Amino acid sequence: MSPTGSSRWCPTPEQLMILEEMYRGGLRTPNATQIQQITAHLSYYGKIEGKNVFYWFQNHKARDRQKLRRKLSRQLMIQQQQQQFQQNHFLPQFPNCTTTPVWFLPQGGVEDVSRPMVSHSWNVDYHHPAERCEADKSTTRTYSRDWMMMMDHEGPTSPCCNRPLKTLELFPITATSLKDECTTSNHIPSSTSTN
Amino acid sequence: MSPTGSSRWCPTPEQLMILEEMYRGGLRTPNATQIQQITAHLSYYGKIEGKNVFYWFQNHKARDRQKLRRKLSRQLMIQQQQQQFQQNHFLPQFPNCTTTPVWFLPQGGVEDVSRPMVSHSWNVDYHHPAERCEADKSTTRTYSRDWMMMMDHEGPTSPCCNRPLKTLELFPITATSLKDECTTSNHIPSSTSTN
DNA sequence: GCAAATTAATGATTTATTCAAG
DNA sequence: CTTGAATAAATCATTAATTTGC
Repeated sequence: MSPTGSSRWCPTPEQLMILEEMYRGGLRTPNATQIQQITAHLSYYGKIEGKNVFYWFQNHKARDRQKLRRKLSRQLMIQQQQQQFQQNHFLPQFPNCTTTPVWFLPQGGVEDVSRPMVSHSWNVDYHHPAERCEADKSTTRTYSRDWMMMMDHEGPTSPCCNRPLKTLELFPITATSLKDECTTSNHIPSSTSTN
Repeated sequence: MSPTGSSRWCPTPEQLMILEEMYRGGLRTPNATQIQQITAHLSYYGKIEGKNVFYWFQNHKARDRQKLRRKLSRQLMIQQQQQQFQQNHFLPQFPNCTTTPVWFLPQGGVEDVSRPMVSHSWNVDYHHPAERCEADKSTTRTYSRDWMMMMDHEGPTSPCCNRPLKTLELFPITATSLKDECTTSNHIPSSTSTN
């Protein structure tokens, strides 16, 4: 809407290059600190926010996986077709095979390409998926405890609603029952109270 | 690990009550501003962060849907069984019905319970899913442009690493190819270049 | 009664899917 | 068609209920 800033982030070539380099280097899910640092660094090359970095890694990882999946499934298709061809070629007598095999794409397991750690000195200590199994065995998942919150809920140049977010005096909350469980009870009048 | 603070947020009864009231009132996906306000208000009753509010609504909504889905599917099962019974009762002669109907759970469409807006004065202008179709037709989804970023990447009492997050001087980025697409090229030697 | 063991709820993350801008 | 943005679904992990043997 605002003519000066486009509605979504458009990465500059340098930013993209750096992001891709870091991705190639093995970074997949940067934590908030890393995101901040990356954002700070990339902001030198153009306007950028933390959420852009966050989303970029999310999307890049997802689409990488998806690309891989697609390739693998295509491969599988070809393989299956060849098998089927051979089957039809060798056993052409049994018409009861369904002829429409369901193509199960490999759901998980295509995670890490395992490029063995390119030597760029982005040395914030992120853990590789491989080495994530050792170290502190008790807290396996502490590496991403952190989290994020950010906002730009309107254009940056909206001078209205400039009050400093005081704790409003509302919340009447005249609830009478603390634990009422029948939140969804007005929808299913079925008398089968097996639950 | 740290005995003083448990690793995850444990809502106090008041906090829970307020959250549930707001949920019952129709709030499903608060934006960042709302989350901040809610957090500010709820922090009066105990320790809480924005991400807790965010997660609470996410989870509550999802599990509500899931509960509904489960109820509906059970209902459907019973219904289908009755139908099947009737079919078997009235047409007991045709053995070619498959006898194993696939139970399609209703994937989407069970979104909003459409309680018609309870009158509690939490009047931050959030849009209902119903009225989300009108207003500014061009930007249908602007109502949640905002986003979040927050962090607590270690315990609050860790005095080490207290540097103020300067932009480090690393990022050598000796990338030679800007667009190299062959990130995943070493996996699929298949020769069918249909894409 | 009361801990250890199991199970159910639910807070927190990650992954998949969808929408829309360019 | 690519990809940034956003949401929904699935999953992981921890805390509370509860069961169970004593």
